[in-house]
Amino acid sequence: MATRSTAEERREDVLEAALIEFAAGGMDGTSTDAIARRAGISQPYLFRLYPTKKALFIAAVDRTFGRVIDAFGKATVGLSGMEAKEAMGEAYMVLLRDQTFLQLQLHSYAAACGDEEVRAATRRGFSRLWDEVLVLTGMGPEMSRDFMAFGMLLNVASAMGVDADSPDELCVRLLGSDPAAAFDSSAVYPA
Amino acid sequence: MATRSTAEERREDVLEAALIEFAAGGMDGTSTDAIARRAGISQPYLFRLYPTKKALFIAAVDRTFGRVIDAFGKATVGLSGMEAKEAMGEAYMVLLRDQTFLQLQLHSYAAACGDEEVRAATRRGFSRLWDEVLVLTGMGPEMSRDFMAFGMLLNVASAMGVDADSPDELCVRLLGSDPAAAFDSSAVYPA
DNA sequence: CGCCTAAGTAAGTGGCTAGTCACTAGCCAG
DNA sequence: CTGGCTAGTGACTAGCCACTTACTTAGGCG
Repeated sequence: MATRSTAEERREDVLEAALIEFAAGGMDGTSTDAIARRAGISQPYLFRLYPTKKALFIAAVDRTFGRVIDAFGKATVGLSGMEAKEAMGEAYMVLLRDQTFLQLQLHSYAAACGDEEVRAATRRGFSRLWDEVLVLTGMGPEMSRDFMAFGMLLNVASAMGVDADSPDELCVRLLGSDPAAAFDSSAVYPA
Repeated sequence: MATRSTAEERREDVLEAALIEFAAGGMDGTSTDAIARRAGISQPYLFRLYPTKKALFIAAVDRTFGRVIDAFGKATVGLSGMEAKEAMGEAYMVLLRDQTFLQLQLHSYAAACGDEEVRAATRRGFSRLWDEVLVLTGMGPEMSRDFMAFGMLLNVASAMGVDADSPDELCVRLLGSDPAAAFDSSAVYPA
């Protein structure tokens, strides 16, 4: 109560908190109370900033895809073709470490199964990501499909607790004996 | 009430109903009431057949991975190598048509993010599937990784409502202009 | 028939949760 | 300093939901 923020700043705080909570619990498994507490505001105020829980979830989904696209863009400045692809692979591995974005992406796909609005948002985000991969690398459709497919595998790897820094049996199976080089040995880098 | 079943039969009914409901709504987004109604029993009786909702969800997850593995096994009898791989790709496309198994798989990954027991079950199912792919095709680890990765892409395709029978823009992007031949043109079938 | 086991349910319960309402308090313009 | 606007909250509600308890009924067996 000491200091006040603008509604816009609070909205941003809430969105950031929502990213974390939704990434762990999904749309139905996360309470607005948990998000509000993490954001440091009361739960009723959350509903002044976002009209419904679903609207907040969709905003978080949009943000997540945006962040991934951003990471790809930043990783590939001045690069193209195979170099860009390599840089994007590395960027994806960095995201794997964080967990938030890949896991929320997964919850976005899952929630899309049963809700039309979420499905629309998810399709939009996925398409943006797909197009960005095409543009940044200049790959043909088959190779960019392989890249995206491997990305989806990393999403589920993240969900299953695979940690490239302390690889267990499942990690090795998924990423090979040298996880850091996973993008080299996979379809993303056909020899 | 007219006729009675054995508890074992009812448990099977409930599991079958749970597959459908959980596939659409996920673990937290599905009520035990909806499952009981679909199974044709009262909601309290569900809790005599399964101790908790989570236990039922995990049983459904196990069943889902089992069904996919089964489909692969049946599709590849008498085949090996590339032929087996082709047959498995086709089997996956058949599963894509049904929606239940791929979407429940996705919910399994998503729920694994926030729950240890679900994560353990998911890792178990995923590992079984992975091993089966290795054994049935005799592929090396890189190629079977590509196969699984493409499978994960099909999971999210299913969630986003992609229908290979009436392909829209997103479907073409994901599966190519000839969806039925998607496994041919992808990493699963490198030229 | 009568009894005992197992299938099945009606009617709760306590707790949580999305969303509302009425209110308070900080801040800036004039 | 004051009036008004906007940030922010406490207290509430209506409904849902996982799970329980106490009960009923079907049917196989002696």
